[in-house]
Amino acid sequence: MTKISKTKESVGNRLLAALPDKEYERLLPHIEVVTLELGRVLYESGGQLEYLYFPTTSMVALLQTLEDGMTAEVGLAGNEGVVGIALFLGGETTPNQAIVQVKGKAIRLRANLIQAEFNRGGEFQHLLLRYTQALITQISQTAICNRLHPVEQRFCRWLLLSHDQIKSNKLEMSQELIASLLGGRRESVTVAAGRLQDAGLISYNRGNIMILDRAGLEAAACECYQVVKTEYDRLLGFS
Amino acid sequence: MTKISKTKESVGNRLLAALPDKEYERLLPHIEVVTLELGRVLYESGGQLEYLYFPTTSMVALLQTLEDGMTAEVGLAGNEGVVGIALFLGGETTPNQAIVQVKGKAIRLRANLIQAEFNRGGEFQHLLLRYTQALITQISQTAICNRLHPVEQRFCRWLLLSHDQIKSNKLEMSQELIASLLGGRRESVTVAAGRLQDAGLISYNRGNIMILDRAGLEAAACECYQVVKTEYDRLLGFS
DNA sequence: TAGCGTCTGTACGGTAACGCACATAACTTG
DNA sequence: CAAGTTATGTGCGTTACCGTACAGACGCTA
Repeated sequence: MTKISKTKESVGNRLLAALPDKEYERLLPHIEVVTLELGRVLYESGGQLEYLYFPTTSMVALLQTLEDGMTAEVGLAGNEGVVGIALFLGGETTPNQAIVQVKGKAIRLRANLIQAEFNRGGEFQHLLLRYTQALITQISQTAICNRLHPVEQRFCRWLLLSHDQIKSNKLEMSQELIASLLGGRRESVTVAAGRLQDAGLISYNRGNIMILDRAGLEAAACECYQVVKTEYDRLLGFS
Repeated sequence: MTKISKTKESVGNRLLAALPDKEYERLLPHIEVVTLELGRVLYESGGQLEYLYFPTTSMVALLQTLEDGMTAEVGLAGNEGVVGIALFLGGETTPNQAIVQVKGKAIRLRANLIQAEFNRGGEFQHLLLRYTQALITQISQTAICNRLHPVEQRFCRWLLLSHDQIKSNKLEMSQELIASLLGGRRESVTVAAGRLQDAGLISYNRGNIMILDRAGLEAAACECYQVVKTEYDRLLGFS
């Protein structure tokens, strides 16, 4: 028991960590720890979902794509999230895609196991459904934010959300990539990043972002960050 | 039996209509038909949800609001949807609001009843979860659309989605209101509406929109409409 | 029918972001 | 070290949309 409890605390994904011991024990034998390389596609638009992923040190972006190839991130999942909710919502697939943006570890569980456990209707189900609601809030806020807020504020919001999902001040991410997540041009990100660097909030060097002043970033971000964070905390009980 | 089946076919909400007879019978005694007046708030940001609403001839917008009062619609629900998903997702409340945009009828069911029926894990649960996934697609597509598509195309997309939810060519809706749903200025809508009218796609007169050429609207809209419609059809089995 | 409120049309300067082009800088590989 | 690739910086004309202002048009009510 102690062993299991210890393992549980060290899994690194806060959703799994919030499970009651009994349910966690049931999953434990089936848990698989995988390393997710940068750029790996966890699922494609219209493709079959084989696993549910609980990122621990990795971070995954949920991307919406247009016919002309333009993309925008609608949600992101790290150690406070889970990837592949269509598995238990029953749609089998979705028209978006999930791509690894920060390499690292994740715990994964097979689709059929997830469905069986979900249908038991216990805390596992409740947790995943509350997460789904939190994600809906994130996507909704992204929708209005994309419409009404300038790049620089959206960039700050994104930095903060990412920072929450990978507990690290260092982020490896080119401006080109960030632009595709924010749904804008690389040059716009360059300018925004330059201003944030001048203000001493971040430092930037060939794909290495360092968060220097988190409080400053929060002040520079739009309200959208707090809305999403508050809802995650409320629904998932993160302190 | 025949009576029930007949009632079922005439309920007017396609989600309820898709329920197996047995589950529908269980709900039938608790069904309440209400008239939703224009502007009525079904739930407020942070407020308690007492009912789950299945619109039949009415249409409800899911609105995201910013501190400065700016708003944007992230999703809409009519006869192909349901309002109040936080009830069964377990969050009890949500940070957005639901406002009646087209007056009409809706069927509603009490919160505790919904939760009990949902926890039985039958087709009712599956249907609501698949609807949730369809809604997520709608919100996600709204997010990227808000970012990358011009007002006129977004306006067309919105007209088409609304048209699907209320089977009527007539829409009562001021340009001011539409602007607040699209997250833009009233004047931008005026110009866009003028162009669509000149093109013969719609006619417009003091809050009365008439859809004249649906095929033309689909051609003028961005791809986002089709993405959402296809996913609704796939997940909810609408032909 | 006069008056008032609501809805719509139009115009104009300002701004954020786009598309494009090109220059520089830093790692990477031969 | 040279050459090539990737990442970043910067400028410039164009566009979509904003904020504001104002005028006309319609409909309701007194």
